[in-house]
Amino acid sequence: MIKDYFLNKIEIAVKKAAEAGKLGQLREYGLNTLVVERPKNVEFGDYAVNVSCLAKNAKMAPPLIAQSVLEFVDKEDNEYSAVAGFINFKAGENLLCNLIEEIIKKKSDYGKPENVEKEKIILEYVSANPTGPFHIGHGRWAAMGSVLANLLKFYGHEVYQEFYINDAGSQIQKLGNSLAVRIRQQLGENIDFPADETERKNFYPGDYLIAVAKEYLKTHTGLPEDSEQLCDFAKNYEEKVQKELLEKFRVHFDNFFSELSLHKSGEVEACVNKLKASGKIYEKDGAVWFKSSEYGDDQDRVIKKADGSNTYLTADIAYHIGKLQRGFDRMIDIWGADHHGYVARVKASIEALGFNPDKLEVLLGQLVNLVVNGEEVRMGKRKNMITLEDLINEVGVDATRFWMTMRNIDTTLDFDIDLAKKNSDENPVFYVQYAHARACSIIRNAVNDKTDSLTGKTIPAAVSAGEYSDLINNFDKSLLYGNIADGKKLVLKLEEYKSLIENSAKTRQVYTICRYVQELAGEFHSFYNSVRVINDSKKLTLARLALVYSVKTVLNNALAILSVSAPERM
RNA sequence: GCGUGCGUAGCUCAGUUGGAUAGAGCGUUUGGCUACGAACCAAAAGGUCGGGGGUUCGAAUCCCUCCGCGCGUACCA
Repeated sequence: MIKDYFLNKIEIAVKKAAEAGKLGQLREYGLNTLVVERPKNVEFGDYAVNVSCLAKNAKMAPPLIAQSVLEFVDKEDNEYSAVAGFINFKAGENLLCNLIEEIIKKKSDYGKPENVEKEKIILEYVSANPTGPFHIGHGRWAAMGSVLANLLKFYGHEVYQEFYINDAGSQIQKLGNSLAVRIRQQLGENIDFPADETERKNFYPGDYLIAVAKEYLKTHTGLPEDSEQLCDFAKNYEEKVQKELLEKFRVHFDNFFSELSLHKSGEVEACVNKLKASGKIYEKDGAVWFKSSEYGDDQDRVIKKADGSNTYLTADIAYHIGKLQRGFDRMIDIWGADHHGYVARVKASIEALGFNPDKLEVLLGQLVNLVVNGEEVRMGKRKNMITLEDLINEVGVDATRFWMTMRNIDTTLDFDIDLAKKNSDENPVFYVQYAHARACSIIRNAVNDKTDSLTGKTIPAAVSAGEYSDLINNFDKSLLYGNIADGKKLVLKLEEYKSLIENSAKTRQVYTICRYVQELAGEFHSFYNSVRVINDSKKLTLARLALVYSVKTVLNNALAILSVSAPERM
């Protein structure tokens, strides 16, 4: 990376200057004390290093340090300057040309870091109850999770995506009971869910079960003897609906893991026994408690209720231990912020059972507010809530994915439906896609003959198909020299992609990719408006086409990570 | 109450781990198409970084303390 190149040059210079006794009392330079930054004011340079942090040991004023260091820098064809306590750097042609060459040669692999410590990661997200359609919040986890998976894979990790189906427990009974009511309605009975608030909570009164009831009656004549049949039917139906929507939303899971299977296989019970054996268990009020407070949780937790059944936590412990036993180096879970209290207790259980709790990383996502006509619509309070499917149908997969991903996971997301629907400059998705389409269009125009609209004469293509193919397949960077100055800002933005991938993968922050793609599109539009790519000079045209092709490539790569389409025409 | 997240331009948000004059997009105002897509670009206006203390050469960023908002605080899942 250019940034590392620059830092390296400075570090060598600092060492030399110190050895030569030009840095006051400073004799040795410890690595990692200097940090490269992007100057806020572009006039200063492309990158800068602040040497103030050396001042203490050197007992010298920062501006003098900068001056001294500068004398020892091997500058090559780059430009350096010392201003106040800063050493500023402007990249020369060599670095820029190398970068374009790198993109064109690596293509879809551009930005993939080398020598990554590969981890085997299990990424768990969405993990909804199979009791109804996804709500909008699920959409955020689905989008962010799948982008994170794409990113971590591209970065070099092995990623296994899993959906934990909460198909055990009282909510399934509730689902079956609700379906029974809907079926009886279909059979003509005058019956409805209880009007009483607290009794109503034992049912799912949403309209969606009406369709399930109709489906059920296609193959059955009435209610079954065994109510469990209804539970299974409804559960399977909803699971199928959920899976279909995930496909449509470009979210792929390697596995759907059933909670029920943990109970049936005895793994949950085995887990309880292991905890008992560990001595971190006691009985109180007829229930079995786990001493999670000994591991940082704020209180102990029940793992077996007084009625003998297990809690949700118990299955979750078994599930996470199972993940570790399946051989994963790292578990990443995406949970809604409403589950944040769970982090401490699950980590506690992992530690109590002898595993390293740091192997579990929980990304807590703040919730989603829907904004309709400029007003927030609280989810869940309305009987006829807007589902994820409604939203996707309304604004499309691309826009939904982008909007769900574009904000920091720590902030509550306001999803403005009206804005996301607009095909205009208010919508960042279109801005980015337009940049890609524009790049494609320029390339098309460069290699295709045109007809003059006034005279009807054929205008020959600026570049032949052979020349273009040669450009992108046997790239010769010498053609860039002397022709790249106008696109410098754009090249630096393309270079930034490398650190973007690295930082985003390490911090798990995927929204940065959405931001980057907007910035790159912005630089490209600006470049486009300032110079003509196709012009009278063949060499200059080819050089600029190489730049356009690089932009198209990087946009494509980034949008692929977002699983947002990169259209050639719009 | 305790835990947790947030509070930055009219609105929606960045701010690369403490550094140069706090930045984008939208909105507003102004300018730019008989040339590669104007779904675009260029420029201007707009700020007590929630308030108050503290730490130091230097704070939106770290510490303390208030204020406001969301979420959680089950032997539900």
